[in-house]
Amino acid sequence: MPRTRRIPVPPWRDTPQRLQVLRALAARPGFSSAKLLHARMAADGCEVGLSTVYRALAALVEAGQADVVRDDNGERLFRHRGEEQHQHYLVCRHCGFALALDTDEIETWADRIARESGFADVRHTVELAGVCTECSAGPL
Amino acid sequence: MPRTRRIPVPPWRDTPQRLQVLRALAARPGFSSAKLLHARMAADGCEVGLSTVYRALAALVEAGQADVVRDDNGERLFRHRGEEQHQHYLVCRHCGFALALDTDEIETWADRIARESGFADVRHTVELAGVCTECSAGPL
DNA sequence: CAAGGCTTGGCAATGATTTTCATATCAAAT
DNA sequence: ATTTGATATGAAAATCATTGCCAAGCCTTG
Repeated sequence: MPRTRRIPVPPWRDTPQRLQVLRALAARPGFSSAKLLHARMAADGCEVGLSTVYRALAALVEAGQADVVRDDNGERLFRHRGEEQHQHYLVCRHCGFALALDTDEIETWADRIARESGFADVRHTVELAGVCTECSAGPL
Repeated sequence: MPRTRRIPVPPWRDTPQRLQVLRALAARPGFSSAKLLHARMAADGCEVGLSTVYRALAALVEAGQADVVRDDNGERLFRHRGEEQHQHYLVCRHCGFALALDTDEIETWADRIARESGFADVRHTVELAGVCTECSAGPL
């Protein structure tokens, strides 16, 4: 019983803005930057402050409803997390085509490392990038 | 999403500043931020501009003499790379302490993916980050 | 010595993210 | 319905790591 303790997540009020952010995020297939989401929402006619987008995204991440990674420029990219667990991809450096990978091995490995190291809250990032067959074949 | 890659390396002049940066980096056990290195060098009496520290670190990374990861704040942490090969680490998000990992499994896995996918020039990034035992015990 | 090129370092500029703060909104109590 | 206390919003300002700029310094070669 004493397993349930839900304090960390501060009050949460369902506001139209937060729903908008969630919808915008869910509507995107891959990872998107806050900036991009903000722009896209604006384009769709819903005016939401950039600060609010950031706050909503932070809350979503906190609540485990979104994943976040960093791109090469240190920018944060967010992705809605459905019921599927996180996934890794092999991305084409040239055209952006992404191939979903079977990552059981990696997950198991990462879990073991986390356990054996004694570190807390271990999270991992695995990124594979190459040039897909089409891009390496065709000119351009 | 433009890729960022520049840094002309051709001419490389060994300057005292660059050597200082390299020494400072090599002197640290784990990953360190540019800011920290700069401060530590200053404390050791060698005045080197922050810009120079950044440039030297970029050059070292480019030359494969240093590894770089990102902490939770998007800050870049650098680590000197000795003669050891490509290596992955479990980094403490809080103090930067890094634990070298046995990554045979990952390497094998990545190689297999590269082979099976047909992608060319596949490179990978694996980052594990958590909070080390000391930091999770201490304050915060 | 002179010219040209690589370096340096202080400072301005960037750009993402956060904070501030006055205002708006909600939920429950009155 | 009105008050009240707490939370949310957004525009602008603040932060902060990192990079760009550029005049001045240092080397190397002619």
